[in-house]
Amino acid sequence: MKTYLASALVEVLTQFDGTPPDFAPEFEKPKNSEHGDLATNAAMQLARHLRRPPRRIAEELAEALRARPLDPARIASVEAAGSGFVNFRFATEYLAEEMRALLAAGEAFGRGETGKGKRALVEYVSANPTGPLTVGHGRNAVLGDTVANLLAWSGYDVTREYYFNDAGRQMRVLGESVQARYQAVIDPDAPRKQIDAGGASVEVPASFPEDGYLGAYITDIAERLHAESENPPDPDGDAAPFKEAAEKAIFADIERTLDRLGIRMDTYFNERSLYENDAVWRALQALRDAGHCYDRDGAVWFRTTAFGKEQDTVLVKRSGEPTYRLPDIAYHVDKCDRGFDRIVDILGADHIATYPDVLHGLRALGRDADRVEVMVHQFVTLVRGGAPVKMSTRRATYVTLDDLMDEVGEDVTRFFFLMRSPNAHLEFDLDLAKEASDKNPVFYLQYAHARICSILRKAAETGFCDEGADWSLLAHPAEIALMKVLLRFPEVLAQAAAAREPHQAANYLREVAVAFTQFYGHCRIIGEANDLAAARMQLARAARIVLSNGLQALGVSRPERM
RNA sequence: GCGCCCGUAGCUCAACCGGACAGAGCGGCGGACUUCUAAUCCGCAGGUUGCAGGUUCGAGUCCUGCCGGGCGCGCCA
Repeated sequence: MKTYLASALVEVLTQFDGTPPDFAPEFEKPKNSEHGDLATNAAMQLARHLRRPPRRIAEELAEALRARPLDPARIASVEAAGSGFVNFRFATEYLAEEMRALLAAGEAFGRGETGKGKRALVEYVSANPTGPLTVGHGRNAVLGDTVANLLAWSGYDVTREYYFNDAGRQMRVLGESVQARYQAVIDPDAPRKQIDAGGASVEVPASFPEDGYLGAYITDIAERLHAESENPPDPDGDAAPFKEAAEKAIFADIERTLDRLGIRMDTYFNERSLYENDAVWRALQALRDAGHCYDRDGAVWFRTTAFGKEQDTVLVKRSGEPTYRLPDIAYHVDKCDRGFDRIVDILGADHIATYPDVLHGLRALGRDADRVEVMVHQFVTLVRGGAPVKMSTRRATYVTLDDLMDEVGEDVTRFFFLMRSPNAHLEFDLDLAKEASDKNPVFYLQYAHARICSILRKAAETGFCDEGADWSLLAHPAEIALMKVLLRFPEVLAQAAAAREPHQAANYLREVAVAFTQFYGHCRIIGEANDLAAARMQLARAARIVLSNGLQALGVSRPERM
């Protein structure tokens, strides 16, 4: 429709002296529906060139378009309005045609082609296996998974990747923590000590690392290792077997948690592999060769001041061990070299400062860093009874993602993480989330879907047939409004995918549910005259398709009964 | 001190590339159930978009400065 109007407008504009030859009119959907279905601000943009008031140009344009004339099956009216807008109103026949196309597309309605033939990699979650996923990981996971979904709806071939490191200091401490608990399981009388945990004093086994992991899951792992292992590890030996057992158990938990959210990763990328295939050292050498590195104080530095940073950055510590930045760069080189057209990283706000180094590293190594996009999301605050829930990783008093899902359910968890713009802090109201009522936006959406299913079931029981319905019978404001909302779906999905902002889709679906529920309230289906009932049922089917496809893209279930 | 994000209705948040009268939900107030799911609907109230300048036909949106909040600024990840 936009291209049709644009060509018509360009054609008309040839009569207007002073129009720039490359002028490309812009169209937008007016916020206020009284202003029509589509509007152009061409008159305002041309005011300078034509040296006439915008309002007058708009009137001349509208008149010229009406004289042309425009296809009456598509455009019902053209009017100048406001300070210089030209407003277009769609013909009902056009709506009907689009609605038939919607129903014909069915489950494919909303699929786009912008990513056709292209491959995208979305990296998310990427929590090291040191403990259960927290609420913070949850936002990352759901955001990443939904961005991946949206890219898939745009036609991309999408790979979902989880990057982790099981070789660092964190994991060593994890192994030692399990080992200490294990020793205490075997010998309950073993000596104990007090350590400080974020201000509170906690009693732990004497061998427990000062910065060890205090969560109860560590003790669980130790106990299970003791109870289930056929050849139990030497309690006083090397910590490695404990680390391995912990990693295995924790990873299994993480996968189970992700599975509850409907998240299945395609690939798990172990940082260690970048050492095994020498990629880390090759990256370092390449950076050296390109003149971006120097040695000082026994460490290897990355000249990040050359990119405008205040300080240079250490890539290899005096100990000979790389900082995480170097493998990060090598990892992104690997991602680039795997030939993806789009590479999206989902990061929490605490990692904002790190990614510029990675991008600079990529450029320094001759890779196209523009293909890499970093989506930073802000933190989550849980609110219960109007007050924030206090969490501390150190004291292990955080709420896990599983706890959250146990309390409010998987669908609510997913949807709440998606409702807000990623770069806004997310306040997760547990009381609202738990409420199974219309106040809860998830239930509101699902209820609309279930309601339509109920109507269709009822109609099917009586053998009612709504095929070949006459769309022109639909003239009620609620019917027209619903149709117009439904037809926006492909554009909304495309926009949400392009911006990597799932909340745009989530907010839109609420609009769909509202429009449907209003239609439902005003227009009966079953019991009306057959031809009207058939047309309305077609409209209800269309609404179900949009709700269903939209919820699917967001990863929320689509119940047929509630 | 420096960098990034945020500041919009009582609360939580929207607002596509700068567009028309800044919109939803919750909460508040007032109505509606012989009905295909009342987990619903209809109506009302509620705003100097943190403050001050600037850019222009037009600014919540862009620029500058300030105020307030979050997150970073490690040879931790």
